[in-house]
Amino acid sequence: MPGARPTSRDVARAAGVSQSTVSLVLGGKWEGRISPATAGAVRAAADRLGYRPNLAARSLRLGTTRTVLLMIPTLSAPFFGAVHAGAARVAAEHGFGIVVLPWPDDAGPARSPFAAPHEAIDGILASSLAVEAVARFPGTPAVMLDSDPAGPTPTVDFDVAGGMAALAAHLGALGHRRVGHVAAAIDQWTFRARGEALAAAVRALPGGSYRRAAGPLTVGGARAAALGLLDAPDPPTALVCDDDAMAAGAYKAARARGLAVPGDLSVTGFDDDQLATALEPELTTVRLPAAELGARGMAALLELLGGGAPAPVSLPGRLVVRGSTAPPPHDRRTGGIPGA
Amino acid sequence: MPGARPTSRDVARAAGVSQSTVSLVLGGKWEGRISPATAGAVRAAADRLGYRPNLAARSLRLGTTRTVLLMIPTLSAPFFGAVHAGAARVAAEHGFGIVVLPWPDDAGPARSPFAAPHEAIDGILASSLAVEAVARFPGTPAVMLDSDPAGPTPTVDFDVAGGMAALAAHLGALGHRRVGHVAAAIDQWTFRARGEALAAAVRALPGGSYRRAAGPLTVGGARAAALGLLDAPDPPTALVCDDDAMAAGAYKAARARGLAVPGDLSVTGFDDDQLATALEPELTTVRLPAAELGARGMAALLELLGGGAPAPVSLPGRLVVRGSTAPPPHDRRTGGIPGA
DNA sequence: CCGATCCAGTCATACGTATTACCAACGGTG
DNA sequence: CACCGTTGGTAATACGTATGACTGGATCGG
Repeated sequence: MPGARPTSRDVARAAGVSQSTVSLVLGGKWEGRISPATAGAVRAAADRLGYRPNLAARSLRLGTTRTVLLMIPTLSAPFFGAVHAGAARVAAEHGFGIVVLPWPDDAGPARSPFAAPHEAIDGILASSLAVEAVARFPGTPAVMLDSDPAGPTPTVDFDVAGGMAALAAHLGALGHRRVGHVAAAIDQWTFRARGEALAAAVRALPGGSYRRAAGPLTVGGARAAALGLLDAPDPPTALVCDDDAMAAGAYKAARARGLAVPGDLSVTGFDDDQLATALEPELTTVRLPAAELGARGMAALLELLGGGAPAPVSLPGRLVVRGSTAPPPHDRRTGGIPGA
Repeated sequence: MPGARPTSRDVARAAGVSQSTVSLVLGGKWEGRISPATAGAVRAAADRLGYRPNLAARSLRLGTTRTVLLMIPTLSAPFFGAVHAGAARVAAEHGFGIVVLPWPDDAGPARSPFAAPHEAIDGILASSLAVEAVARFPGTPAVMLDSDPAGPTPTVDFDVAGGMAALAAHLGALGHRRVGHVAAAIDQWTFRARGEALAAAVRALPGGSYRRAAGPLTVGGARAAALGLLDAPDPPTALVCDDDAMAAGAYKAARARGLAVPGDLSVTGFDDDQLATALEPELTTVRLPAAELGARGMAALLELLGGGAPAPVSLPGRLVVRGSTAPPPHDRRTGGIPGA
């Protein structure tokens, strides 16, 4: 049966050695036990037959899968593609593989007791939006991404507070004082932290006033929240949004009220994803180092699996100034423009 | 060691039966061989101990993983989240699990010979952009999504030709005759088919003229391609884009030339992703049933794994008319409207 | 020239499961 | 009572790998 996948025993037969020798050579632990000549012969035979070790057998023997689960809230944002790439790079360097599990997902987790690739796992790397999902894997080492560093699980975070402070400073320098926050109505650390940091930074501006409206993390949700802020008396001259998609909603609200961005209203986003440059005007936002989040998170998880206690990490974002922010318009309510 | 994971033998001991009995009961093949009372006791013990079968052992024994690989080009588009959800639903119904492998990915595939969860697999479901990647898994049953139905591999496709024809008909009804195609410079069936169908449909319009400019599948690439079309003599009055992101680029090109969308220029997209409603004006596009693509693809793959020969499937898209299309402006060059 | 070392490997085994072949007890039949 | 079919289970085994225990022969020190 030439079609059947070759086993280590087939390689052994082809090389004229025993199966154990094959395993030793291919496992790299042969120095001093197997002669270089034999090792070469084994490798040649393995190559010739196209041998690939049976992962199930290895896992069974070793009791470990060298596989890590990456839980991401959805396959939606390019953001998570970068997180995956960073994590995969580090994982591969250490001989680990990654299984991606979108969560929450429309289909929910496959609860089939039969095939559940996401259960054959040594550790978990979970994005903040999958916090509660980690509870489904009790006893499995986990590292949380962009989550509360005060929690029981090790974390690798973005410095969202720093990012919000940078946005506030940028707006303050342009002259804005009344800042509205278009917030995601999601009760999770990363969003709470954004709100608290922004509020503090805005209030620290001379004469600064902070107001907040929350909605679902969608374009439509943000539009409604932004309208709430714009329609209030004494409306803000700048809207800081928790996310680039929400900024798109803010754009829509501005247009609905006949306000030009950035002439009448400045808008900022967060993340710097594809939308940021697809919009008109292009969005001033904070770029989060997604790939590094994945890489550092995986490094922390590997340390944890090795018995260590990874220190919390906080990755700074970078303010990216584009066309959606400008000085505030002259204040019409107080007749601010001289001579108007 | 209470912390160790219980095995079927532990369950057997707890229930006072043999390991084989546990396996028979939990495998559901006990009718007529094991008394209902014993079966109940086994199930109770398994529950009490929190027994979960060891997947590696099962795979080793059965020679099958009941796991399918889903290859998608990137974790970026919400589109693929829907594909995954659809596929996962069908897979779970049949006791299969899904492993997601982003491909191509910045990190490339994890070539580590040690952990490669994407190698412990029974079949592959591959998006069109991962065509060549499937070649890396010779001998593994595969179904291609949105790919050339004439190829050697079974396919489940979108009726992209129908979608393009619908767009052309819509534009034709509005009065457009000169249509530009902002095409993705990717040599793959789905894009070739889009181009061919659009060209044919436009040319079938009375006086219809089709022109094409290709660029990378990005906002910037589309902007450049669109400018090429707009700057030519006798420019198109409508731009049909291969993708919603490319439509965003067309918007930018229009703005750069001082053209209003849709007053001076109609623009259409393809896919109907998040961008379509984030843009201003909202995009007329073709909605592709992504979840159904995943579901039907998985069904086809399961049929293939079962020894069948799945018939090709073609899923129709749906024209979604929003604010980016309108009748063409009066033709200044020829003064074309009757009576003008 | 003989015992100790070392080299280059091989043998045997265990990981946890699914399944085939087997078996004991029992009730019914002729 | 000898025979047989059925009921309700058990024993044994194989999947492919990694690894600790072991071994035949060569080398070396004394």
